[in-house]
Amino acid sequence: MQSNAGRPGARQSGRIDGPVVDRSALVSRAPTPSESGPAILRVAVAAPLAELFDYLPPVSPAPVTLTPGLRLLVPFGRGRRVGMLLRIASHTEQDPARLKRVESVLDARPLLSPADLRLIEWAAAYYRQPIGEALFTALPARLRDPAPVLDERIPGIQATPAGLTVALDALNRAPRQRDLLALARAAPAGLALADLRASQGDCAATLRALRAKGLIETCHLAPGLTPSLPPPVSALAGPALNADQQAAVNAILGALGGFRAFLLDGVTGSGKTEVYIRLIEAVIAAGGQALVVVPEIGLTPQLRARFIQRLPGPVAVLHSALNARERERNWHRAALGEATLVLGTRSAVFVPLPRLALILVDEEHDASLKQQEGFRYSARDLAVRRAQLTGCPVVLGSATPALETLHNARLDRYGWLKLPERAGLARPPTISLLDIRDQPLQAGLSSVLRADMRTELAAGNQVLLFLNRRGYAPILTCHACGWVGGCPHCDARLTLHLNPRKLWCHHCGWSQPVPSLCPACQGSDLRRLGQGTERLEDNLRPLFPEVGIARIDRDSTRRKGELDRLLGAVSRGEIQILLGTQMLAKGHDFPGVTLVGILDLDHALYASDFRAPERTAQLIVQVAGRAGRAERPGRVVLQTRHPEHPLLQSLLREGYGGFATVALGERRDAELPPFAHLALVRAEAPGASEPLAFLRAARVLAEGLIEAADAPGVHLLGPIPAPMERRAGRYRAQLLVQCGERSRLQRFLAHWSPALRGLSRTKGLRWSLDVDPQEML
DNA sequence: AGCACGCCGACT
DNA sequence: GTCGGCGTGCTC
Repeated sequence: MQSNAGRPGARQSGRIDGPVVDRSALVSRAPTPSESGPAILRVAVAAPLAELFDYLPPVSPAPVTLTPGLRLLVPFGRGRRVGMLLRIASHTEQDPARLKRVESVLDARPLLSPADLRLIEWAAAYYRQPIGEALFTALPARLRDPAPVLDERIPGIQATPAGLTVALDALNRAPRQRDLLALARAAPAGLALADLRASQGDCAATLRALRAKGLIETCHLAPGLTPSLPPPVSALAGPALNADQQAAVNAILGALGGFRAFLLDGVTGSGKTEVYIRLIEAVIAAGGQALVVVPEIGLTPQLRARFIQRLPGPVAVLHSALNARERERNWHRAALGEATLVLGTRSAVFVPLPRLALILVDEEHDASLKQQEGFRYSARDLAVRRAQLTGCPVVLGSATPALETLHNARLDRYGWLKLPERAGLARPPTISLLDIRDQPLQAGLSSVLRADMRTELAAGNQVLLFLNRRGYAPILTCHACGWVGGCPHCDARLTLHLNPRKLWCHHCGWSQPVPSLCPACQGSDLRRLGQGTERLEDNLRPLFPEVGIARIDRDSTRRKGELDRLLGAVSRGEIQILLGTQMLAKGHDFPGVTLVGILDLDHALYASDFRAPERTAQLIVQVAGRAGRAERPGRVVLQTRHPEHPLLQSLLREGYGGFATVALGERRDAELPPFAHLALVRAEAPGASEPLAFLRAARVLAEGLIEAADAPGVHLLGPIPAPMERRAGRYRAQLLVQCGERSRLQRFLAHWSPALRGLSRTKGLRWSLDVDPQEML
């Protein structure tokens, strides 16, 4: 057999790359008890396979005790793969003669603790994901290859003997050098450079000067030994907490040391972040670690800045924009107990934390906490599960909690901590409906809204206009023959964009030049119907010629730094009218804005997804929350042709809580989450009939299994074509599974999902199973 | 997922 | 006559 039959994608790094042992030698060589004992190593292999694979221990004496959580290099098929040791057993179900031997142990110590493994195994089972895939999506990507972990030594500085004895006063002319030397002297084991940078800012020049004088030297710190630094020099004193904030802090601190879930239900501006900071301070002071999960790190720059500014310990940030090395470095700092705070997106929920004492999930309602492909887990739900397994509190924070979370709070499963007041004296924005039926519109604005805008602008205030539609016009049509620009690959219209000028499909990314004549009849009267943000901006300029206008959407902020530039111009008051899509609803505050106009959400009121009303209400409240900070109250005007719509009425009269009551009532009647639990099988193929045929077979399979799985009450709905049947050239369909009881649904899925894998598939057909789906598209 | 083995069309 | 299509099955 050829000896270097490594898998092509696997990097062959010298240290671990031995020749593949001849297979016949492996098979013929019976393990003797003295060299391997009875031990069978049960290994999760980095492949989409649900089962564990059994191996014999490596021939050479293992450099470490074989412990679950170690990565192993194992012969697999005719190549070799990275796997993770999960269990050590004394028996195997396999023919013992077929067992192969582990080639090598890749790590000096387990990368994941038994508790970490338990969470990942639980998640793999719950979301029906092969264990190997789940494990290796939880690890930094580089560790999927047989690469050794990065050098764990931490670069730092240390005072030299001269530095320890010199009189500090001698440096009074160089106060920064003096202060840094004092810090170094206080830490005889050394200071990590990363911590120094985080707490003192950029001090490279000062360190160079100290090193030139022979007072400090560089060194390496062993993990686990870096002392925490005093609070940063720039630390701001925290503002005093109001009574609600204090009560929330007290309730959560009182729960430390055991599992309890809390909903921190705080309107925008009520000071949730300050509550988070106080909690983390307390956890760090007690020697623990805190984990904060956020939807998208790019949207929470303020949160991150405030954490780093206020909290002493090293903060490890984890998100997709980091390069692989930084990511792994931060992951190790968390895993080794170095970082006292981890702030990250979805996958951070799996990061090992030996002293984990508190988990926070900010914007817990946000759909991006649920991974939408591959391993479709909910970081929020796993955070709760992890807190349960760890025995620590978890706090779900939002101004617009998910209905599932509110339901849990109402049932008293979660502690419900309310922060109804805005910090300071600011009042919440008032929302009013503006009936635009039969109203003449200019630039999509009714005369009432235009007058309101003029009043605010004249008073020196800023105005925000929200229009959730990018581009110039959503439809280009021929007035003569009725041709409409459609996407050749999707069941969708092409959106007209003028900058850059093209017809663009927002669903698959396809684009084409804008025709000057009708492609169907060669007519010249092509008309642009409807209004997107580009057109709104164009139409506003003549209406408000003296006024600075900025558009914020994915197109206008594509260039790096452009978003920050626009936001800077807004905060400096150079912009008076700010318009854009839902990018405006997330993360950024506009204290100078006193009027928010919501131009057209009517289409969302009648969307097919059962979560559309919830998402719409959240969007409205989140947009409203951007306005009217400080002493100037904000006002929200919502233009609509459906002023009587129950969603709008309940939101208007009783706020988000009132809306939630109505919406939960509807969910109960319709037997939808949180009153029932769902799983969705999606299938897609180049032809329209194949996905439906596959799902019909899946349904037949399911009907036969419901009894075998002892899962009465599991209902199947469909298959039906997806709401947009054709997308990116593929036809899509779905089959919904519904059950009133989560454990029954799970029992059913445990039988069904392995059986689904055995169904025959036509060529080009892809399918996936989504447990607790968020989007029904 | 890879990567083999295995049985039917157009080619050096 | 072969090279090669992707259907099917296996990986301890």
